[in-house]
Amino acid sequence: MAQLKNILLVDDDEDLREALAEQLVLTEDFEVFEAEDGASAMRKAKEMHHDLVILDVGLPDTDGRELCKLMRKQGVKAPVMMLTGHDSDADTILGLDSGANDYVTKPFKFPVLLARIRAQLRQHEQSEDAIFQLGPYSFRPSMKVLVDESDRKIRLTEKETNILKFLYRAPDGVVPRDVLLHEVWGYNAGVTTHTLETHIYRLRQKIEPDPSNAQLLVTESGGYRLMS
Amino acid sequence: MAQLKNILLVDDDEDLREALAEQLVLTEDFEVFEAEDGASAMRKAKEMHHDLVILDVGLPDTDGRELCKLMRKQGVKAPVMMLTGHDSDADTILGLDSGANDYVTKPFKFPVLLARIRAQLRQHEQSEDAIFQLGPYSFRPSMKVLVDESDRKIRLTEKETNILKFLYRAPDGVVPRDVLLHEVWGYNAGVTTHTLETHIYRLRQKIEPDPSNAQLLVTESGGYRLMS
DNA sequence: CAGTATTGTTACAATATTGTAAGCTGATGA
DNA sequence: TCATCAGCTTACAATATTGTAACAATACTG
Repeated sequence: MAQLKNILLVDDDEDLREALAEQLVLTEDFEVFEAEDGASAMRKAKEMHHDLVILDVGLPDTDGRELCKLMRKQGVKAPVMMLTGHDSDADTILGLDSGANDYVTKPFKFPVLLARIRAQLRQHEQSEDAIFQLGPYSFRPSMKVLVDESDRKIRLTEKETNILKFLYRAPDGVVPRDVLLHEVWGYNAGVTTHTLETHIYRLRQKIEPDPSNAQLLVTESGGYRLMS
Repeated sequence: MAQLKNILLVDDDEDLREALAEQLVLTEDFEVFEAEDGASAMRKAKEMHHDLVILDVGLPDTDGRELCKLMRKQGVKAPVMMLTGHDSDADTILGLDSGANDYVTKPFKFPVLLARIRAQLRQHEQSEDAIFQLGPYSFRPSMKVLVDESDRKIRLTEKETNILKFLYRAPDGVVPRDVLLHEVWGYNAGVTTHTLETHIYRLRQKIEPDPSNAQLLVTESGGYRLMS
C-alpha cells in the first residue's frame, strides 16, 4: 500500500480490540484509531477522516447497525466492516442493509479479516467517494479538487484529474508518457506527447509550491512519478 | 431494484446451479444466465454485459480463481462473488486477491448470499465502472456517454451526466427541482431553477427521439422523473 | 374566462478547457 | 565545443460548457 491507511476500530472488548489493533499496525499498512463505544466512535469519526471502519455489532451504548446508519447519515463514506458474534441470517441481512460493506463472524482468523479489509480498500478506491492523500493535499477525484491543509481548494480540469488518478494508481510509481497518454486520452487519441507535457506543466503550476522545482509530480526519464 | 440485473452464474453442479438460479429469478430482481464451465463462462461474459458474476472455485476445466483473473483481464468490471467448498484461509485470501469482490463458503443459506449480492450491486453502483440501463441506452457516468443499441455514442456534459445520475438513483422516481439543484450544483449554488430547466431541455434534445414529447426524462409537477 | 404560475424554447455571451505551435533550457555525448 | 534531444515555458486560437435573459407555450386557479 502506497500510503498508510487510517482505520477506525470500534469494539468494547478491550483485549480483542488491542490485539487486533496491534496486528493491523504490524502490517505497516495501517494506522489504527480505537473507540470502545458508539459515542466516542462518532466523535472520532467526525474529527478526522478514516479510510475504513471496523465495527462490532454489540456495543455497550449503541447497536452496531444503528451506529453504522448514523455514521452514513453523518456523511461517513468509508467502507464499514461489521464484526458479529452470531452467524444468523437475520444479522447478516440487517448488517448488510445498514450500509455496512462486509460482514465477518467472530471468531475469525486474522488473515481472513485482513484479506477482506484489503479487498474493501481496493474496491473503495474505484468508488466515487474515494479520497486519496497526495503529499499535502487530499485529492477527491469525483469533485475534481485538491484540498490543502488549510482547506483551500484547488480546482482541477478533467484531464488534470485523470492524470493524477492514473499516476496515483500506478503500482510502482513511474508512468511512461505513452502509457499515460493512452490511459487518459484513449488508445486512438490523436494527441502528441507534447500535449501531455503542457498538461503536466499546468498541473505543476497549480499544485507545486515551487513549480520550477517539482517535488510532487516529478519527471523521471521517459515518464512521470507522483511522490507520496 | 429499479431495473432487472443480469447475473452470470457459473457452477458445474447442475442441481445447485439450477436451484440457485430459480431462487434468484423468484426475487424478480434478476435475470440469470448460466454456465457450467470456464470456457462457456468466458464466452458468455464476452457476448453480453452482466451486472454480477457468481463463480464456483472448482470448475471442471479451469480453476475459479484463474477464471476470475482472466475475466478481469478481458475487461469484466462487474463484481465477482466466489463460492467455495473449503473455508480455508488460503482460499479466502487467494480468492479475494484474484480480483473477486466477495467470498461465500458452501453450504450457505440463500438469504445470506442474496444479501451479499445486493450489497455488492449497491456498492458497484458507486463505482467508476458502473453501467446503468436507461431506456434504450446504456449509461456510463464515468465516460460521460450514453450508448444506444446500434453503438452510437451520445456525449454528455458534466452537468448532464450528474443530472442523469441523480435522477437514476432517486429511489422513487420523481426528483423536485430544488433537490436536483442542490445535488448537482451544491447547496450554496447561485443558480436558479431556470438554469436547470435549460439543462433539461438540452438533455432532451440529445436523448429523446422526439424532444418535444419526452418519454424518458419526463416532467412531473415540481420535478423530473427518469423512466426506466 | 382572465390571469398567473409553471415549464419549454431560443439565442447569446462569458468563461473554461483543450490542443498546438514556437521558442527556450539544460543535459548528454560525440 | 557543438549538436541533439528531452522536456519546459509561453502564448494563442478553437471549441465546449455553462448561465442567463427574453420570450412562447401550456397548465392551473379563482
